[in-house]
Amino acid sequence: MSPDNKELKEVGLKATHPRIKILQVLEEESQHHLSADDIYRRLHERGMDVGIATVYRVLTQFETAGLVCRHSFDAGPALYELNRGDHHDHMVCVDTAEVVEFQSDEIETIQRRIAAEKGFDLIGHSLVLYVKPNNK
Amino acid sequence: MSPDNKELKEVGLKATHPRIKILQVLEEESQHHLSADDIYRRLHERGMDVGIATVYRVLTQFETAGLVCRHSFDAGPALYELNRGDHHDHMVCVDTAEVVEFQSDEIETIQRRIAAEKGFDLIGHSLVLYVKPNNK
DNA sequence: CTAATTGCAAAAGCTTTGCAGCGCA
DNA sequence: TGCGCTGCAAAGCTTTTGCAATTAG
Repeated sequence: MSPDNKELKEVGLKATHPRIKILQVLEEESQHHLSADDIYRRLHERGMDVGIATVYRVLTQFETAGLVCRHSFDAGPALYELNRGDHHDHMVCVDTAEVVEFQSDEIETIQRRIAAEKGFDLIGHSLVLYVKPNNK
Repeated sequence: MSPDNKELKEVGLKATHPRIKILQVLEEESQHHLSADDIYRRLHERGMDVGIATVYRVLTQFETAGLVCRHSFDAGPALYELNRGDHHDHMVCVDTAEVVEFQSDEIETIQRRIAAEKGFDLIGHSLVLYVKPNNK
């Protein structure tokens, strides 16, 4: 059994053709952050005629199962990326739309403290930095 | 001339009825964070039959003029609030949808440093904490 | 075999746009 | 008066949903 099949079974999803292929696209793309439509078009380029509704449904299931992370960067479509277990945030270049990942324990700690100060427990967060190439 | 008229003129917008009323709703609402549709409904409650298209157009103009800030909290409609000149971020309670504002120079400083480390200048950011009431 | 999954098409939710008429400066 | 602004309706874009047909285990 292929590793993808196994991954799907482990989270309780049938190893169907569309699900396996969507997982492959997410694994193989050098561009880690893909919209549902990006994935839909990649599949069709490869001769897989999967419906866009299926792409959305599968991505939602994958997110619930913890296989992918979904991000809403401002307006526009949501972007999905494989969950590699390493939590990170993103900076988006306003010129090129390039997405760079980063990680900061420092910020996470401060967030938890701020939430506590207001009487809350931190469940999660969404942090996006909008940046421009540093031209020096 | 009313203060609202003045505010509008100062940013180069004609002091029209819809614009004045939308500004008033934003000023008077104790709930600072309103969607275009929230504002639309508040206006109609007050007998002002402004079109929803106008609400969107005016809010976009207000944002461009720096009069309001627009936030995309995850999915759902964008929320607008009056720009009182004090930059702040938000935490949203996942139980009650309550929105609490907070400010952290510490986080801003770290953000600038992280952007610089990756070769970028920080232009802006979006930070939302998702929280739950701290039940102790 | 049978419950889960899929594709299609239609609809939903938010936002923008074209256009003819109205209103502020 | 003239250009900007407005309301309406239609369209755009992303995402969800109903349903009959298909498929995995």
